Amino acid sequence: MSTKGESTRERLLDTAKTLVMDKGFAGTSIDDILKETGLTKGAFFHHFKGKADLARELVKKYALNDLRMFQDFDKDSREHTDDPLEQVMYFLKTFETYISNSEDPAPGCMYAVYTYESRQFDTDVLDFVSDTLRSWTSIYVRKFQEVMDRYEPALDVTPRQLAEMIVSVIEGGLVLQRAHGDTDTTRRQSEQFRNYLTLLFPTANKTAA
Amino acid sequence: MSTKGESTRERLLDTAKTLVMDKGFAGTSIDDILKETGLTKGAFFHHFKGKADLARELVKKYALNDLRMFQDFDKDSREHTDDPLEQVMYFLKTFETYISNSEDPAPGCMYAVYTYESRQFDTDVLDFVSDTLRSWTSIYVRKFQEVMDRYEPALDVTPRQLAEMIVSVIEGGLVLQRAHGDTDTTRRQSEQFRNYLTLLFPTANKTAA
DNA sequence: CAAAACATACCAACTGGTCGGTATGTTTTT
DNA sequence: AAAAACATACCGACCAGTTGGTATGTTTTG
Repeated sequence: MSTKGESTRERLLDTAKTLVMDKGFAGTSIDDILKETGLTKGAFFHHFKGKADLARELVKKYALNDLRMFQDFDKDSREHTDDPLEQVMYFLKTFETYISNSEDPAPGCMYAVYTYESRQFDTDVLDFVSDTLRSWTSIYVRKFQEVMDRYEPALDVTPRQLAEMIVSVIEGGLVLQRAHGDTDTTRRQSEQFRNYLTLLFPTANKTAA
Repeated sequence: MSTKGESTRERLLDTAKTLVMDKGFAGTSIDDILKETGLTKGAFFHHFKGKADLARELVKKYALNDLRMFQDFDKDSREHTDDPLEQVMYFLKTFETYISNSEDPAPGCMYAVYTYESRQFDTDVLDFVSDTLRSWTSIYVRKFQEVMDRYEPALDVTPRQLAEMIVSVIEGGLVLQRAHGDTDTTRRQSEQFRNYLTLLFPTANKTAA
């Protein structure tokens, strides 16, 4: 609500995000964040109960951002076409443009950071991460259900398997992209997944838009 | 060479590995490792120059293990069939059995830990991680080149793209598996990738073994 | 002025790392 | 073969700096 206070809170969270992405959560000290923002302990502990609270708020904000981005892409894809498969394709292409034009050379995923440092976080935070990833998957599941209601897959696959694979492929792409310091490994992975879909639903090519 | 000293060193590395996998590298203190092993500072600094040295030796050992496992699977697959595509399939199936029967419920990948804590490590260590991942990819590239020398892919893909996708899919599977605490997400991802290959090389079904 | 937003000073616990010491070999010399 | 010289493997006290966190201010804002 407040103008000044809210913006410093955001600054703290944003700085924390970039630092945590590069040094890990345990590897990022509160002092690191304060040095970077030019603020002091007073400011930090005014906005957060402690480091555990920061972890919670950090991943919450990240998830909210994530969801907003997803909904934007999803809305665009729905406006673009009525065909569910084409919507998925359009969605993925939009994502590919976004991720390869990312300001950050090694974007990475906050959820991955948390899961690979799992003993650093309270169970409720870890549950939140798991639930968020699961909800992402669920959205895709519904989408692929629509696709399979219309088109017969060339192989015996479930909507859940495909949904899980989107998330997994992107997650893996981000790891490799960071490891090699390049900018479009994730995009290429998404591209390959689209290839898989193309082969999986050959009948879709017959229908006209 | 020596029996006693070497085994303590291994114990330190093994304990470090499990701790780092759960708490991250920065989140794992030397004291943590010593508490777990029952050893003391003297033992640790006798075997390692410092924490940075531990990081180096840890990932080196991990990579060696990794390579050994890969070579075993690869040898098995070559003995099983002469067809390169069938070899890849056999290799993946072997990997799937291995990873889903893993003693560790949330195995994870050490390289991912390092890349998501990149600022904690010297550049030579990070380069080692990148190189190791790249060499894995290269092996698959050669394999897929063999496959494509024999079979025409249904879609325009390069061996490199497929090679990269194997690594990426597994890497992503491990992240999700850890996040949800289940035991066979990675296996399912590998399975999906095999589906992709099946669709990609339809002519392979014609040839008899 | 009162609450919110920040700064400063400080603390106890922990951090990676050093160092003198010791017990147990192994090698060399006599 | 016995003593001397050296190497390996490990212990545990200690250090300076950093950690997350607190207590008590001072400034800013509505």
